[in-house]
Amino acid sequence: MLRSARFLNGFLSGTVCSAVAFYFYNRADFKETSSDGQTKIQTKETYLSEVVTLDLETAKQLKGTDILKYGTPDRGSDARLYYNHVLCYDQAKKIPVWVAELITKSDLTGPANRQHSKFKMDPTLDEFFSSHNKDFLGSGWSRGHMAPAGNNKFSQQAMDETFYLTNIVPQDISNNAGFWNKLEIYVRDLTNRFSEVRVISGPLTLPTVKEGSKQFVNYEVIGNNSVTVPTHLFKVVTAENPQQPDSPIAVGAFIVPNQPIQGSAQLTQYQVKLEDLEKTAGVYFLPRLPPSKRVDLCSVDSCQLISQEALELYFIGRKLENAKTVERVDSVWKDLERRHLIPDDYLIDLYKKKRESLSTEP
DNA sequence: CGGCTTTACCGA
DNA sequence: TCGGTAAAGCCG
Repeated sequence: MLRSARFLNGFLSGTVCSAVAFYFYNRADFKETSSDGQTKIQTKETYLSEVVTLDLETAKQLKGTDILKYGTPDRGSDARLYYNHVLCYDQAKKIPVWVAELITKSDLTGPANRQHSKFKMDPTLDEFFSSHNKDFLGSGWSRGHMAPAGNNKFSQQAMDETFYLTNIVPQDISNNAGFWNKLEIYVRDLTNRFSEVRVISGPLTLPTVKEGSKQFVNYEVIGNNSVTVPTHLFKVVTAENPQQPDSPIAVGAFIVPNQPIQGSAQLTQYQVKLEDLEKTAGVYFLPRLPPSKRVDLCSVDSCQLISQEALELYFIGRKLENAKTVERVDSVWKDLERRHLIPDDYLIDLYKKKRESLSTEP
């Protein structure tokens, strides 16, 4: 449904007010299931009914003047829809607020190839508020996907859309290729044990500088468009098997510093309580999922990232597959030996076959 | 898988 | 000759 409904962008932005009321209503709804008292619920519902009826027309009549004569100040759509992701974009910071995906196993295989994709401005975003490729080039920061290209192997169009700069944040390149890459691989691997995996990813600018008891937010901006360099990145992961009735929803929240991270680091080091992330991000990430239905992801699954050695062996496998000369194959293999990596039988076989085909073919 | 840099090429 | 794009090559 969402995947072919890009035209709904305009529709959504036109109904933001009712969407807000809708979320309020649902939050009040499951407060009921928590330990909150009845009085508080009534108060919230009373407040809600006022919010719902106070539309712009009513407000205009009460006030007698048209405050918003020249339009409602526009900070952009709450949800921009693409073939395989949904995002909220921050027109001030020039990076997304959050990017949501649903990943199933079938998404992870197919003909799409990132070599055919290019980073470019989102054609559905006003260029006035967009980051540009020039802002990143030479800045020292890489262009990091929030919705990863690798989650869209099933469709070149879906993959191409993840290269829109609305989905990109300035990211430390070592973090991007290393720890963050491992996290993305782990999330993909969840589809082997859960039929539906949902991920919400995004940037944070957290207070880092302290003088005495005072806290300050301090972050770099790059390029002519002053694109925000986030201090941290977050992921909220939900994993479930909805075909099993009444099965719990596994939920994990993680905050990762936007800097190089040691190869031996564990994912659980960066796990946080979802509520803590929500408070600092200013976002309810799962407003329709009652806390009573949640279980800790890292309690029902391993949250074990692949090892640094396994990751580097994987890189070497990809390089061997892409090699176009015998010299390149030998160079890659020599690098493996120099780093004392232990190839498995598959990799050894790949090396032999690749070397043979390249030395006889041309 | 995640990226960047270099080279080749082309039209103004 | 410059600036932009595409393809190839490289690295973690």
